[in-house]
Amino acid sequence: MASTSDHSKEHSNRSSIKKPKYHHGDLRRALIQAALQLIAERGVEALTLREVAQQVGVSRMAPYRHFADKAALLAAVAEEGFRALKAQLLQAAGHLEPVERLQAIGVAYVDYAVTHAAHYRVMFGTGRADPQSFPALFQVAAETFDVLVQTLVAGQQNGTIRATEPKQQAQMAWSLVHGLSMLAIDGHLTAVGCGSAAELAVEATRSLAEGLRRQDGT
Amino acid sequence: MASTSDHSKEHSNRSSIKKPKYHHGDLRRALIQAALQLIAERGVEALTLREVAQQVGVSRMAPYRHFADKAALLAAVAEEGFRALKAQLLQAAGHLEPVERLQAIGVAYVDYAVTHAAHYRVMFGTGRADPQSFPALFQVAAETFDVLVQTLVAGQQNGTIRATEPKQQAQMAWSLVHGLSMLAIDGHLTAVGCGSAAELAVEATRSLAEGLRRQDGT
DNA sequence: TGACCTATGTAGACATTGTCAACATTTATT
DNA sequence: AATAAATGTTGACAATGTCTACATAGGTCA
Repeated sequence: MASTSDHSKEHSNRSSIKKPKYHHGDLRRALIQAALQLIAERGVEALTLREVAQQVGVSRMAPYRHFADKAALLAAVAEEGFRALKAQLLQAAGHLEPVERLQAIGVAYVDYAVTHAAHYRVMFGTGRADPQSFPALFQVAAETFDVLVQTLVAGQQNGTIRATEPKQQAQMAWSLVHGLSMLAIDGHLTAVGCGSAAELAVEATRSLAEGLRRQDGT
Repeated sequence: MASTSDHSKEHSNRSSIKKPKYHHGDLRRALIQAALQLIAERGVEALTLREVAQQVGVSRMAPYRHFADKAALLAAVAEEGFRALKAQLLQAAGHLEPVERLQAIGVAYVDYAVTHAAHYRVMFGTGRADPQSFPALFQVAAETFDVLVQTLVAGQQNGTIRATEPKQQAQMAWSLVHGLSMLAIDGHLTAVGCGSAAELAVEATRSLAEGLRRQDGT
């Protein structure tokens, strides 16, 4: 079967038909994608390194050439998630004014979390590990957080948002949407049966924005 | 070696020196306690059913007489955590007026979470499981949530809290403190270096209470 | 071109772990 | 006292993460 693979290396990752070469080409990316799919299907708990490898079509030890261990792969998956989340937040922000942008970001955040529930769980499931272990992960998480901070700073410069420490405001806002997302994912909100997570997100971010909005006094 | 254990059964659980009896007495409780300790020491990920059994001094299959599987034990641990949390919230509530009580509850909540970080993680780590599997867990979680709701209802009757749907208000409040707790536990807040979780909790609950407080308009 | 080095992928082996079955012992019930 | 129901034990097994040693591909340089 090696006779048909002579002219296959003209481009390594542009051909749509994958040939079983000894060297995969971009195994790292493929592993992350496969892990992501399996996690979405059956949750993180059920994720198996061996199955990820099999899904990609490599032997069970191949992933270890790209990730130190299972935790490292999960960290990479989480990293990927933060990148996507950050992108979605930036897109939602659009050209809105700070206060409206804040609300839009909040709703988009919760939307991302509940839409990619399993993935979102991974993003915050690796958290107990020391930040030193996965600097890239905490880096992109910080960047995502920064989207919030920047919006608040803009609002303060704009004069539409209360002039207290913006980082602290951002931490509160983040706490609100993160908590809302987690509770929604875990089914702790539906149990009370009051409204969908999306509706609550709209309401919560409205309330938050109102609280942060500059009023006559300060 | 069985010759020395004749008169050992005078009382089963009141003696301070444990004798290796065939029947443990209250194995279920002991298993939960041991699991709790091990989790606090090395995290949930590192928890092993076999080690829990060994810690209690019982064979590896003994726990299965009291818990269907590992997940069931974890659910029991989580349940225990919710009970303790609920108790702490009720104690913090004291005889304060609704608005102050709300703040006190919020701060106590975050305090519990960061103090019992590993345990708190377990409480919300079993969440992806369907509520049907562990009804007692969701029951006590709901009771904990109810402490919040009741406070808000009291505030509405009192006229000190805005008269919107109290459950929704409670969901927002819960989201805030839960998100704050989780981010603090995961080290996502210290990374930004702005203040301790406790300080932020004080600030956040103050802001929340202010937002919910009844104002001239509504 | 061919020798060699490094990156990458593979197969074997092993300790750990959750859990099923079958057996033992203790306690409760008749 | 006899028997059933709880409760605890040991043996076995498949799945999993990961170590070690080996194989192969691609690039470098003489």
